[in-house]
Amino acid sequence: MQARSTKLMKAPKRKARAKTGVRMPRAERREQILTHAADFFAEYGLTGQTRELATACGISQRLLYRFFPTKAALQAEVYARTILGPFEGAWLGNLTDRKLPIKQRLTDFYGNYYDKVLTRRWLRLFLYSSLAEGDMAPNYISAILVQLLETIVDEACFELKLEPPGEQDFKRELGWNLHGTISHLAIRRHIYHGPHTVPHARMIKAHVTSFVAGLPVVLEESNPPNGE
Amino acid sequence: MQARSTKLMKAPKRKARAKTGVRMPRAERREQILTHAADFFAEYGLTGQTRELATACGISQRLLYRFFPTKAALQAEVYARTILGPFEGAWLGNLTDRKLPIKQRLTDFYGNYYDKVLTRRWLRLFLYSSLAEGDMAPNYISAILVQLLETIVDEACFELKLEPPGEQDFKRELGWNLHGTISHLAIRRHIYHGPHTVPHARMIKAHVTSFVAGLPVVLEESNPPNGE
DNA sequence: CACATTTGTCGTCAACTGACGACTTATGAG
DNA sequence: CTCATAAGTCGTCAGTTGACGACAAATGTG
Repeated sequence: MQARSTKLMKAPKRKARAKTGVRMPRAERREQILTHAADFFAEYGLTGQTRELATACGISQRLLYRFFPTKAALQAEVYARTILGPFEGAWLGNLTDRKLPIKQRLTDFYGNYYDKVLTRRWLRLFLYSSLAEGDMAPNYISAILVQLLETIVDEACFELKLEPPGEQDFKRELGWNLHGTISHLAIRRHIYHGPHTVPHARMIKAHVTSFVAGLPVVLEESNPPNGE
Repeated sequence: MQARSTKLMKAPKRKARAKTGVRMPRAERREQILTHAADFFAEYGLTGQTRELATACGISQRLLYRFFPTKAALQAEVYARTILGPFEGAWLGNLTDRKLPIKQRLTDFYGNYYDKVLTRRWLRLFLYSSLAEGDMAPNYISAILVQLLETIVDEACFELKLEPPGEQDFKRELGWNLHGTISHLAIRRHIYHGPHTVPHARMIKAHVTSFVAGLPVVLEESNPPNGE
């Protein structure tokens, strides 16, 4: 089909070039690519093709390689921004502000976490990455999460006048009760495309309530009267 | 590079054939392929290559196409068996056996569910499929899940002498509290490769306890004294 | 033993895909 | 206006990948 044979043809004919769409300063274009790439790979997975990504960006495929040496390098930067980025900053925020009731602190925190972190883009990218490899930078994430989980349990125990579990691992697992439920709420919405009839804010509140109400019972049950 | 030109060459030379490994009856070979394919696609995703799958099976790539017309057809059957299969049968089992305390019923059920359904293979395949498309057969799954969730909440309410929520959607969401936490426990283990220091049986018990203890409080809070 | 049937492999094609050399065009400083 | 430079595209290569025609070897029936 293609005349790619002879190789002698000088081909003096010039094909009409695409009219160089919009010309952009380097930094801005780079930014635009990264933004589109985040959405693109989140939707189609890390195996999504560079040609399709370029089309989504409205540029030629070649131009991608003017900014990133390889596809993997581009994905690494997307990951760093989209996944790692939102985790930084003062996440624990007012979670430790003991002037506020724990239920309100948790509801506020997870309302924010759900909106800012557990987005479609974040979740899908995170899952695609987690599935593809053992890790990409899970240490960083898990370090922050461990901190979060312990804080949650400690703060809840403080308000409830309970002794937090001595076992670190078990304490974290208790935190996962709430964190897992809310993460799964987002997974159902963004990955499984489940119905979303009940507003998530209402369910976050309900899950926080259940967590705080269940904690004393779980602690008592797992920590029999006859001290260890 | 390749001599794909002349097309006249009769090529009378024969290369030594692979010694036809093990010869197997059709049905058995088919079974073997499906088994390996489930693990293979679960590990490497639906974009895993047929050549590598064939190698994993210890057969030639061509042989796959003696049993399945296309890669997609093979994957569809893998999905039907691995994902849909475990959901069939009397799953609700003794969940409705009111002679047993609800906590024991839930602990038994989810202990079994975690071991039989939430396996590495099942979870990874399910996630890869869910991410790849809006659905593959989610209706079937969600129909069963809805049934399960309602049963859980109804049974828990019965034992606690509480009125189940009138809103169907909200009732299901309450069931997701427990179901989501346990699903997420498996996701952490099989997808995120988180540490698994606390035995899952212990955590399932704790989560069931938390759920049952939290339910009355959630119901009361969401259903203000002043009737609707 | 002969041979039809079934099980299995080789080799190849066409489309796909990451990467990149060669080239074109817009922009702005002098 | 001129030209260096940066922004952008075309075309192509080499390796990959789903699919399949042609052929080979094991099996068992008469």
